[in-house]
Amino acid sequence: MSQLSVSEAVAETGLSAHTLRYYEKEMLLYEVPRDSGGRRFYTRELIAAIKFISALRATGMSIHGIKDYIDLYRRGEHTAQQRMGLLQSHEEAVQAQLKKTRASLNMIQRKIALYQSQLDAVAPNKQRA
Amino acid sequence: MSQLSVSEAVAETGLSAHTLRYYEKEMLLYEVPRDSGGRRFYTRELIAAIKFISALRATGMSIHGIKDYIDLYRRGEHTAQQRMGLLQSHEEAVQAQLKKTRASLNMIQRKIALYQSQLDAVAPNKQRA
DNA sequence: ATGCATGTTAGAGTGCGCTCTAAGTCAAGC
DNA sequence: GCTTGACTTAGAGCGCACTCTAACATGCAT
Repeated sequence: MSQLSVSEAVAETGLSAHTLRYYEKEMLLYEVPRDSGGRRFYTRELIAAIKFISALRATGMSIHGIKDYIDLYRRGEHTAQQRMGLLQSHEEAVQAQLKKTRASLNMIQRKIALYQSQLDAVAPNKQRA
Repeated sequence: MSQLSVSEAVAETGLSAHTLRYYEKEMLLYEVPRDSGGRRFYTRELIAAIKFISALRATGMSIHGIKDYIDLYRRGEHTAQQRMGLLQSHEEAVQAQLKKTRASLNMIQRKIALYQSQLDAVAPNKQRA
């Protein structure tokens, strides 16, 4: 069970088979093994890589940015420091993005509150009727 | 000063002139007034609308979704309840998105910590040297 | 009156991240 | 042996949100 078929990997990662192939073509995934019939299967390590790539995507890192990270990975252990630096600067970007989103959300929430008081003035205490 | 030229509106909102025109074409902005020479200018109300639209965009609402909201606005006061509902369901979507982003960020932070301990094992106490 | 910055238009182009298509292969079950 | 379903490929297509182009107009400063 440490080797998943395409459909199992789809179920496990939440990505589509199309997207898995696309990531492979873009070199985010490499050395994906095949069975005797030429079909892909995904090892535990690959599934972990896919999940990490998904986390990078979900936080807004571009495919290109992820590729840079993966390329460092492929170049060996001596790139660990650079990889960490990459992740750290991404983390900063995500924190900034979160801050901006929270500020925008706040503005939206104030607007909702405005609607609530406005609707309340028109039809007050409706819940007590 | 309650009427801003294009370049002033650009400075005030952080959007490009291209994007302002694009939003107008997509009907997110309407009745943008013109001076005698046919040039646009932006009233206080328009600037506020642009900033609110930017907040919706920054939280991931699509242009189409914003258009739906604006269309309700144009139809008059009796749509206030619907508009509020729209904002509320958007708020929920944003909260869910934030949650997902935080979870992904957490995964990335754990990876960074892993790098840190790994690099520390190779060159421990470097800071004390 | 000349030059230059700032604006106007319609429409084309761009970059991103998938997403789909079409035609074919393979293995297992009936 | 035949069907079915899961897979394969190269490459095209798509939706989104801008972003830019080209040719032209206006208005202020020298």
